[in-house]
Formats: sequence, C-alpha cells, structure tokens
Amino acid sequence: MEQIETAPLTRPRNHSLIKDPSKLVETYPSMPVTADCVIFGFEENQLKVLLIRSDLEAFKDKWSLLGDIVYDNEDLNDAAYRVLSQRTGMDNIFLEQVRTFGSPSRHPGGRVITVAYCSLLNIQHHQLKILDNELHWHNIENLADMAFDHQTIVDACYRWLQRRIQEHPLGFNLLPEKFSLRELQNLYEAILGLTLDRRNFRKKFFAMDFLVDMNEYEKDVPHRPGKLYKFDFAKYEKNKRKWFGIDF
Amino acid sequence: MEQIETAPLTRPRNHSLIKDPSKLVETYPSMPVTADCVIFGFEENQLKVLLIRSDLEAFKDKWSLLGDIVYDNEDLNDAAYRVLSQRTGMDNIFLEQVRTFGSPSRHPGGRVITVAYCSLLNIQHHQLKILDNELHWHNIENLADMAFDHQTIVDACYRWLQRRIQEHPLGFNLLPEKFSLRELQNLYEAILGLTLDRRNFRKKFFAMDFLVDMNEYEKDVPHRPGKLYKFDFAKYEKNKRKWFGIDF
DNA sequence: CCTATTTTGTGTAAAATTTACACATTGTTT
DNA sequence: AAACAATGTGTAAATTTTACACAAAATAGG
Repeated sequence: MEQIETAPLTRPRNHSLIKDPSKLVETYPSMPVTADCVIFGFEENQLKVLLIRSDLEAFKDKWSLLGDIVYDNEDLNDAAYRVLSQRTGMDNIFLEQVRTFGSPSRHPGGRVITVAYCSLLNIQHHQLKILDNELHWHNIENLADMAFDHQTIVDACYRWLQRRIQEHPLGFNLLPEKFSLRELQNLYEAILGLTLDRRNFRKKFFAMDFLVDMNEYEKDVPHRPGKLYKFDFAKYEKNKRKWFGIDF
Repeated sequence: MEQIETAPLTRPRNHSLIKDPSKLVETYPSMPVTADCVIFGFEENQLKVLLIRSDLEAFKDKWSLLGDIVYDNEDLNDAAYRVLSQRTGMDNIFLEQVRTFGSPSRHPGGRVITVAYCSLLNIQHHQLKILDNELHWHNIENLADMAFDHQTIVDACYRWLQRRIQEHPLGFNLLPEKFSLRELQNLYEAILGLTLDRRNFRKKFFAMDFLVDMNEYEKDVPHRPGKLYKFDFAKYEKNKRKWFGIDF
C-alpha cells in the first residue's frame, strides 16, 4: 500500500535508460497513416457528404471519402487541411478530428491507419472544383456500398455531428453567411431528424445572443421573406467556455 | 450545377483503376503507431492517473503514460487492451479511444503517432502489479513535467472524461462494486470540480433507476454507515439509447 | 387589382424540471 | 450518557421547457 501513496523519489537503477531513442523507434513496426475527411454540406434541406469515386479496381464504382496519406513530417491536422483545400479550393473551413480507424484489414492493399476528420462547409462557396465529375455530394441518407470501411467512418462522424451541434453551434458552418431562421431550423431538423417548434426554436437561438440582425430580407422566395441574420463567430469564441448543451 | 445534383452513372475512363493496391500502399510513407492509455482511478476522493517512469534518458525522472507500439496485425483497440492487461493484470476494463496525437516532433526518437485511450478502473482491484515501483498513481491535479506530449494527452482525456460522465454514467467503473451514495457523489465532485447538493444528487441518481439496493451498509466508518448500492450495468446497456446528459 | 396561398413573426399559460434548503436518525467516540 | 459526524428524507420557489394560434407580409393567379 505504501507504494500507492507516495512516489519513489529516486529511480531504482536495476535497468538503464535509453540514450538513443531513434535507435529504439527504428525497431518499431511502422505503417502508413492517412487522413480521411467526412465533408458535410447542406443543400435542399438535406445533409450531404462529399465523396469521390474510388480509384481501386477492388472498389470499382464505389464511393470513397476524400483522403490522402500523411507525409513524413506533416502534422495530422495539416494533412487533413491539405485534402480539404486541394479538393474544395476553400480555406478556413471547420475541421475537427473525430476518431482513428485501424483495423488491420480495412485496406485491401495492406495495413493503413486512418485518422478521420469531420468538416463542415457551405456548399455554395464550393462550385469550382465540383465540376470534376468524380466528386459528388451525396445525401447522407442514401449512402450505400462505400469503399473500405468508409461507411463506418461516415456513420461515426454523423453521430458525432448530431451530438456536437447540440453542444456547440457548429451548424452555422454549413450555412451561407446570411441566413434566415427558417434555414437554420431546417438545418437542425435535417441533422437531428426531428421536427422542432418554430417559436421555441427562435426563442432559443435569440436567447443565445449570437445572431446578428442584418436588417435584410430573403429574396426570390414565393412568400413573405424572412429576416436575414449572421452568426457572430467572434462573440461565440469568447463565450465558448460557458456552454454545455443546447438541448432540444 | 447539374453535376451537383446527379451522380454520373458511369465512370469516365480518362484514368485507369488501380489493380494492385498493395503496390500502391507500399509507396506510402509509413510510421510507427502506438497506443497510450490514460488510466484513471479514484482513491481518497481524488481522481488519479497511473503513470510510469520514462525509460528514455531524454526524459529522465519524468513520468509517462502507459503505452506500447501497435503490432503489424494488431487492431488499435487490441493494442490498448494489451497495455492495460499487461500493466494492471485486470480484465474487462472500461476503455475508449479519445484522440490521436501526431505532431512530427512529439517523440525525440522520430515520428511516432499515438492513439490515446481513456480507461477507467477500480484501484482496489489493482494492487498486485503496483508493487513495481516504477508505476505510480498520480493525483490529476499535481501532474508536472511529463514526458513527450503526455501532459497534453492527459488534459484532453480529462476534459473528455468530464464531459462524458455527464452524458453517460461511466463513473461507476471507478468505484468498487458496492458503494455508498456518498462515495458516488465524491467521485462526481472530484471529477467535475464542483460541490453538489446531496439531496438533489441522490434524487437524480435514484430517478435514473440504475442503482440496485444491496441492503448492506458501510463498515468501519466513524459515523452512521450509508447504504450500499451497485450499478446495474446490464440495465444501463439496454436503455443507453435514451440518454443525453445528466446535467449538473 | 383583388383573392387565395404560403410563410413569417410573435406571447402566454401550463407543465416539467431544477434548485435551495433543515431536521430527525444512526452509529461512533470519549 | 453526551458530543460528534454523517446519513436519509420532502417541499416550496424558481427556472426552464413545452404547447399552441393569429395577424402581417409577400407572391401567384385569375
């Protein structure tokens, strides 16, 4: 019991310290590591994922996440950002690591570890590179027959997103800079798979006090246009700490 | 715009499919991957982390997480479990992946990716291996001067735990099978760094209906002994889905 | 231009949940 | 037996969440 309570002050010298850690690390088995991005977008009131055709014969005609290898001296996040900006041409995109997948059999070419990232962007800002018709926005509901273990990865990121948007107002990353409250509500309803009360929804978001009234209105809608707002990211960043749940 | 709406039905054959994925994977840069476990315990009303002396000269007298390399054909979770059972001799321990750390400079011996796991166990069941005096339970508050980026990893896992025990009743993994409500409350208070109202705390946990009254009482306490309960893990697993927050 | 249609924008009362709070009971120590 | 220390319990007030309806704004169609 004594050992549990107090740390030994000096190291017992029955085995010696490693002087050259490089030699040690060289003996470790090593394996390729990739970063895969689950890129979410929102359009036509549906949550979408950006996918690409697999370029492996083994996965012919199947869809795959956007990903790439992590280079020798590259940080994991940097690799994910690189994938993102190469594929979308966009910058300053929301990106967060979700989980790492490493089943030895997940890649037909041998063992490959992949670190999965979740990314949220506004589809409107993205029209350039999409003309590469190997890329496609898929409705999250209709995914089928994906390459590798990518279905599992998408599922994990989707659940992650559902939980996360109830704790932090991440959803704004999926919307245009100016949006109506109806669009915001549609977004939450689509992601959570619920229908929400309009008045209570508005009350809740106004109470959070992160919406800036633009004094503009929707255009080209076949009905009374709604007011447009933007999300005050800066204000949110400052008050982040206080948060713990939006609770629908 | 058309491309956004509908997927191309047939693949344009301007570039060919890869027939031998192994050849491709062989060209990838590869790196060692390790699994590091942040093993939490609870004793004397304090949250503790199990650490070991670093065996690297560069980190002489610093403390390090328990970890090991991931073997060539080993699943990530399996590697983490292996670390856990080798070091603690325990089985069936709560273990969950938290995040992967991969800064190119995090290991002095070269690039090593580590997948961090959070593990919760009952310190009482663990007395055998602790006699190795290179292992020590550290108070979470007094960590200082850890090897590698392990302080960052511990911090991340601690925050993860704080959030997680408010969403799921994981705390029970840290307690003996039979415990009093006071012990349970102490646990939550220690992890969250709050003091909670005793009556409301009890009300909340009874309402969850996962506590089984053992009809036994604490022994050897210098005051009125409290009733002992156990947590009904099976019942919880069945009703898991319904959960979303304990909310203190 | 008038009417029908659609969607926005707003407040309140009821229900549910969370919080604050005190005293009698049980067992130990001296 | 008296002092001490912690358990165990209920209720009222405050807060939060829910349910719900109607007038106003703009468009579309005749």
